[in-house]
Amino acid sequence: MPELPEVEAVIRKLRKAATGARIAAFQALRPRATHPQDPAVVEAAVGCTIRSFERQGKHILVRLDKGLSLDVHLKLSGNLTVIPDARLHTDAVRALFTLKGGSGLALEDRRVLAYVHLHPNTELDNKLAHLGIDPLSPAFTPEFLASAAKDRNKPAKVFLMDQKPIAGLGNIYSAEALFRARVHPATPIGKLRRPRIHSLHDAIRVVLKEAIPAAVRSYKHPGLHEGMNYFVYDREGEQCRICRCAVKRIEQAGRSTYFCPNCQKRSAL
DNA sequence: TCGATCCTGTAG
DNA sequence: CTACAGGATCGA
Repeated sequence: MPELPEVEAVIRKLRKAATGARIAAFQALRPRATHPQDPAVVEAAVGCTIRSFERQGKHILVRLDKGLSLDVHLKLSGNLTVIPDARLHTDAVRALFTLKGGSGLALEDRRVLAYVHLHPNTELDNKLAHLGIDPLSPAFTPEFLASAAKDRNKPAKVFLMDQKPIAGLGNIYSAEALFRARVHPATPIGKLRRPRIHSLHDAIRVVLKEAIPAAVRSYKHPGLHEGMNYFVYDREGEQCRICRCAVKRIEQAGRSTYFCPNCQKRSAL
């Protein structure tokens, strides 16, 4: 579920449901959920009030008072939601903040890869210092992309998934953005010429912006996800929606990459 | 830069 | 049963 658009959808929902709430209790139902922090560290959030929710890349920052913040990362399968009664949580809830009034802020993840940490704000800044800029922020310009890409030999797909230059793209939207820009995923990012850099910049923004409302919808109606209509992701062997050529899958940095060999040619720089 | 690792679920 | 999964880190 969680790349930038899904994390954004989660946060928008949390803002309405939990801003201003007071944390009354904390339980690490699975201690792994706070690892490597001791659950007792996170428990220090008890007594704090939730001021706001922010997103930095794929991280959810829950701003508390007293100079503290929670850092929640959903990883592959996590979710963070407000539940009406903290006593009635599902068995996939790994960490739970009971809020004043009895509702709960629940970190859910069957795989137990997602985590929640508590940090003083200054410490959190250091922890997240390596994250690149947000692709939806005004700072993400074609010029920024050009300079970040300059002289780099990384395959375009691997570059987009690296959180250091740009924070928020994952396996799905990296592939979708490259398709939209007609860039072959193995192209060394530094070899792209200006017009192509512009296309890619635009493609990244369009793909992410389109995905946010879709993520919000699939949230409101769980169960009937109309099916994300990806162009290439997870469509190996199926017809490209543009040219009907078979979508291919290759492996890059240990992850699957999907692309259309006809629409995304290595020679297109 | 690669492979293993953290876990569990699901598809083939 | 094995392979693989929307992420990220770590040591070899």
